[in-house]
Amino acid sequence: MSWSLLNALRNNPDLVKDSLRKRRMDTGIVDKFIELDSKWRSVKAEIDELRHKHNVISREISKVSGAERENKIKEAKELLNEIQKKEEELNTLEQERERVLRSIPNLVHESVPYNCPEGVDSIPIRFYGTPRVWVGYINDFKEQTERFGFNIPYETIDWKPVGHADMLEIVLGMGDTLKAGEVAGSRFYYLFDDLVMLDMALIAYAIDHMTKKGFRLVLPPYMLKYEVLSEVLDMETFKDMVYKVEDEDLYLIGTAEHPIAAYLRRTELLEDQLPLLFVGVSPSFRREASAGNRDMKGIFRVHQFHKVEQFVFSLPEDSWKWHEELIKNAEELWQGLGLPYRVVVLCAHDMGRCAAKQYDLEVWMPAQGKYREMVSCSNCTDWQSAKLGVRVLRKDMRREFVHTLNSTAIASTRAITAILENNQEPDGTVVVPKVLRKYLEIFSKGPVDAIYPKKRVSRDEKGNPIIG
RNA sequence: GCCGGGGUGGCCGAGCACGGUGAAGGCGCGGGCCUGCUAAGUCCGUCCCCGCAAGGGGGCCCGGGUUCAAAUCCCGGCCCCGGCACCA
Repeated sequence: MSWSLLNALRNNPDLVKDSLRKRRMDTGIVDKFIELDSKWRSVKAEIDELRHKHNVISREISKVSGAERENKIKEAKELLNEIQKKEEELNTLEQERERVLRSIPNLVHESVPYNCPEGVDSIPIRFYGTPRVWVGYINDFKEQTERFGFNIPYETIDWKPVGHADMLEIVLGMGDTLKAGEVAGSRFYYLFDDLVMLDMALIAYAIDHMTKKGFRLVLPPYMLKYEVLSEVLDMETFKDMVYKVEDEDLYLIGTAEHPIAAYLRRTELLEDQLPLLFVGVSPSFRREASAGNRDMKGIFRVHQFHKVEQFVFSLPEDSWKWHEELIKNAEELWQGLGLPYRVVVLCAHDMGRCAAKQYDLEVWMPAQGKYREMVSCSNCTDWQSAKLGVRVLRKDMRREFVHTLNSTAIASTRAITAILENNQEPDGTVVVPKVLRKYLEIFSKGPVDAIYPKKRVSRDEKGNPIIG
């Protein structure tokens, strides 16, 4: 059974090198692997040969007796010694080969842009909604639309919206990142009152939408063993993302994607059992180790949040269709929230290592003057499934690795930041998206039409906000 | 918790007391032949790895051990079934 990457490494190494170049990564690893692989194969052949000799002698022993038997036994023992030595060599090689193989990212799909110009990490492919653009950000807005050949209608506003961090902390008074920083560290938060209900309503909304589409709802383990987690993500992401539980072989999940992928670990499926559609709900824990000082204010980039995640195991020939389907599902959800967004296709150099192709959905953030990532949608092809051992037995008895895909549906804290900025009125009132009202009705003290400010917002002559 | 039985290839299932030539056989599935078509029949294939191939190696819940040789014997673990006991 062949894993497309291993196949390419052996039969078409230039394809892998191309792929690495597109990702702006060193291609030396390919030659390194080929060398290790052929070394490993030749040592394995030697060992197999020795073992064969040993097996032959071993069988003969049972048929002879006396001195001849003693001689054969002696001979077998000598072979055994030789085999043991070789096996040590093989083990070392095998581990190194495996380590190198695992560090090679997925092959980049042909439709993925590469050689993107300086500062461009993704290419917009479509826009939705009418963004509110503060006069001071009009040039920035055009830089993110017209530059890519899109002429997007927008609404100009002369008042600058309050950033989501100040909104939750000061204007609404429903968040406290300072106290959280004191007791847990930076990138943590206390959320209060209406915003907690909003968080839950967002999750319920996403669950409702996805289950209606036939995705099976799953609440997965929030921790995984090292071996399992290392099969679903690459080592770089592991180091940057994952928290370890002390004294246990357990790691906190960064997304429901990981335990859902692992659900079918070492499983063989029949062709007609696919596709398998899951929608997972779980907290996500992320160290954000390489994020530096980016997005330190507020709750845009945090160590913990709630997320509803789409996950698909598909037949290899259907995965590109499902990739489009997943981003479409996410778009429906964000359209429902009434937030203006764009879908971008990531340039090869900016994609995750598991992904062959990746879309992001980015919502316009009026206070930042930027489109910011809310959803990430990847086709991992057979990269995860080969490591996990999730296979399909075809009608003609061939075995193949399935394809896996994942996409955010809604991540709670990011959605809240988007709502706080986009649904903000000049006085600091936040209008609740209509589609969420149904999911807020279950709370007797929940917000109905809007969340009202504790401190009113006014503006200076340039339109900059003055709080209080 | 105690006693007994058990975990074998997609499924069923033999082998295990007495370690030794290919893990038997069946079902299902795929393919060839046959046939007017279907069925039946028949042959081949149907865990993983190396090899263009011939062929070879490894695999019998997991991890150790004994042995020239382990599905089979020994030690440790996990899980399942039955009986008994106990009980929110």
